[in-house]
Amino acid sequence: MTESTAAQRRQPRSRPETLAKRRDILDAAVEIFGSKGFAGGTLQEIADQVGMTHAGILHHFGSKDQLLLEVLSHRDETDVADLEEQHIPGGMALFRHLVRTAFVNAHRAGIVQAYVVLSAESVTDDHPGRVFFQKRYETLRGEVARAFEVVCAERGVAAPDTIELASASILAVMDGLQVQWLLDPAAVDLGRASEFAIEAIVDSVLSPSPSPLA
Amino acid sequence: MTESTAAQRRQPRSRPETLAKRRDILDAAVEIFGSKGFAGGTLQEIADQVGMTHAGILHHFGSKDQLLLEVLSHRDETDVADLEEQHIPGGMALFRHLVRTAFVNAHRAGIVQAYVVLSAESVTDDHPGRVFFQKRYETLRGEVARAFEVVCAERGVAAPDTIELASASILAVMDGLQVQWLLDPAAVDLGRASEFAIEAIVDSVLSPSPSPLA
DNA sequence: GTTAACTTACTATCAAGTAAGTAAGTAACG
DNA sequence: CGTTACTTACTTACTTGATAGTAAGTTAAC
Repeated sequence: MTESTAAQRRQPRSRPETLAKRRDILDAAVEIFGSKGFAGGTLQEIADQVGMTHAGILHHFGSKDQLLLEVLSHRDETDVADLEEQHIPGGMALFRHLVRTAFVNAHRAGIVQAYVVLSAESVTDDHPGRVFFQKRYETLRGEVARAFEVVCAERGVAAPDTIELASASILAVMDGLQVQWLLDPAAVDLGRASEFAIEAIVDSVLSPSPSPLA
Repeated sequence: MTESTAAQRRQPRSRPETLAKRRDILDAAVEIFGSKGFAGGTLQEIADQVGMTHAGILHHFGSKDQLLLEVLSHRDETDVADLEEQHIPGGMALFRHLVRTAFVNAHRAGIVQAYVVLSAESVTDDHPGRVFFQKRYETLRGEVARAFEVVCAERGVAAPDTIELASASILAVMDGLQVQWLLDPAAVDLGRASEFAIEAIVDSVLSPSPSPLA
């Protein structure tokens, strides 16, 4: 009946404000999930912050899980720390970029907290963010490893097999320092500590010393 | 009336089995909070695991928050990683101990996960475990810093001002590697990566090199 | 016989998700 | 150009289900 006509009917574009509204919701969700965790934060709280009901949010995102996933991928636009989509500095510039990021992050406690909380929470059973963080770390480790290879090639050093260990370690130390810094900002200098550790690890790859623990 | 007599009445000691039961509950709580988080885990699940109702658990611990706090302090008996109460190896032995711990932890995913999840969750607003983890990191950083000082003294090196940064970094890298390892055990060698990073950081304190990033 | 160690049963609360309705926008068509 | 046809962007109201905590009762140890 109307079927055939309906099929070829125009697709009435979503309103332009809708995109802005979605961004607002995502921003609010980062804040709430960051400050309360995913399990602890509620749609109601997010809705309150954007002046809506929680049903309105479900209208946009379908479910709380889906909202989280979109929050995580949305971050690229917000989080300076991310390398994946940006033009990636190669070689030694990447390590400098990571250090700079740590210094910048020291002024962005909200976003840092969101990532700390959500990444750790993602290791729990059936967490909707788990796959996201698995891929994220895999990608980031790959980027760092490639930077190491480039640097080794530049210096004519044979790329040692410590590169994988070092790549994971650099990301790890940045994350771990964030936890300590969030718990007690006065006790840990996020920027300087990250700088120190990254330098130590890079140095250890480029000019391995005999183990001091032996 | 009976008040005065009751006051001096024997305090009918808790049954010997009670202690064992409490331990069972704490063990189950570690597992549940570890696998679901504190906000995500429920008293019901914990109760199921020890063959009780959730009210029985509240009888022993009073509240969910209190249970968490007891879980966290109970850990000393279970978690090999902890240094606070054990006789602490000093100087270089401490770093060796940390490395050994990392290798051991690679076979204790359950407990590792509990600490990763709970420590990160503790940075959220009004989390009952926050103070615990603040103190814990403060103590651990102190232990590591003291080990650095001892080692520096042994070698006749002036203790550099990088010790604080290094102490936080060593704990950070261990924690951060745990997250990556839990997300993808095949991709990260928890023991070897921890060893590598700790050696790099210790080495960097003992014999500082000019910054490779400069 | 008192108290610890529970259970059962209940309460209060709060969560995500659904259903149905409404107002306003947008396109198609005559 | 304006009516019609339909969609988006919500709201209100509800359902369903779970959760921490409480109160009162029961059993058995000491």
